[in-house]
Amino acid sequence: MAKRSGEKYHVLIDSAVKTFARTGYHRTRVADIAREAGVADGTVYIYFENKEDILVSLFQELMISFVDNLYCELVQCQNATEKLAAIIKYHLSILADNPDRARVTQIELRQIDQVINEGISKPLLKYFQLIEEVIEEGKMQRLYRQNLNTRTARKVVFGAIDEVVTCWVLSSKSYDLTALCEPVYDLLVRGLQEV
Amino acid sequence: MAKRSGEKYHVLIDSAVKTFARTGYHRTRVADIAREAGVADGTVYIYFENKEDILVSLFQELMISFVDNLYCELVQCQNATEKLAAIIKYHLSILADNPDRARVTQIELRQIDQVINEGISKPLLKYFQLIEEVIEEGKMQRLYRQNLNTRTARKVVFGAIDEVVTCWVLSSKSYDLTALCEPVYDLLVRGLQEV
DNA sequence: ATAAAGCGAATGAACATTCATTCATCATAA
DNA sequence: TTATGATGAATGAATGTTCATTCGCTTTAT
Repeated sequence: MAKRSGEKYHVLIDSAVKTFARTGYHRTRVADIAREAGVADGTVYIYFENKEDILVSLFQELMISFVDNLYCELVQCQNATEKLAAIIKYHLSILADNPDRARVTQIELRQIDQVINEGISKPLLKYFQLIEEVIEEGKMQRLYRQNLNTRTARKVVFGAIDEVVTCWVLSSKSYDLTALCEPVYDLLVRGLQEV
Repeated sequence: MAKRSGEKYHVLIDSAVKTFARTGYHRTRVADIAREAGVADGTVYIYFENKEDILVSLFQELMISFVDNLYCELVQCQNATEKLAAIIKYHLSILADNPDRARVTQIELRQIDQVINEGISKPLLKYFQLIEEVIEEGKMQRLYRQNLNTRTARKVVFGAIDEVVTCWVLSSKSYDLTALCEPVYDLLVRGLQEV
């Protein structure tokens, strides 16, 4: 039974992020992660069920802390519009600061398999929920249109941010991602249209 | 040397789309595609370099026809705003009508490997360019804001549409995707904001 | 002394790819 | 017309490699 805790567990998670980012999920051997962590191949199986479980666990760790920290940022905001700006800023900043993490979430985690998909969807759903709550709040505060479909709006908001990050990762991170906070925010709130 | 043409080539492409959609790229064996196409395993290698080449070729075939046909739709539009609506409608309709194709483009093709990535990016770039041209046109026609960053706007537009499709695929296509044309269009053009 | 943690060589299953061979088609020559 | 030969598409069994995973043993901690 996988241990899922302890010092080595976290070392292994970090090594996996680094290795998956460098080599890609399917190309990294479990032995590579073990070497990166400075442990034997078999040790990996004390902490994880199997290779797939490493990817899923890693995402859960990252995503849970992501949502928790984002939540802390949001409670400090006054209204929905401030909150939306905070979401964009937080999302872009975290990944701009952690290129390996960005590569893994944008590219490697999309190697979806039913199992991976199920392991991923729960923590991701929390994030989606958070965005939807902010949109609902905006409607209540009469900042956003009443006829907005919250679910669809969330998809547009998340999709936009996600695509911006993916482009940045694929461009070999050659520019400052956080510079896009304002243009993206503007586009989402005000749209393309001329005032 | 891979042939890349002939009747069997197209049969194989179709079989690959179907098989990748059903089993996922990494889980399908080349033998599965061969069986689906009703040919021997070795025959696949007359038409394709290797397994990866099947995925890349398939995407190129799909994407080239996608862009060509979309282009035909666009020339019939009067202005940029009509064109944007046409892009969304075309993008969503094509995938709504071809669930296997949708699964492959949204999920399986994201199994990015350097090689796959390079094979994919060229035809995709054409689509991006098309979107950017429409945005530029909208700025010229004073329909869209002058201070819009075209590149960023394109990412937001594409990201929004793409996310909407991915959600639909992951939901097992349980609702009518094309019903989202208008809400998505509205969000992109007018944004979230109350008028 | 006992249990837990760690080791890493060995295992074996999975699967992409190869290649010797077959077969149908068609051009050429007798 | 008929035999001969050339071509290359198609076959599918065999190959070889790649790794994830296991397990018997060793070390460390309590």
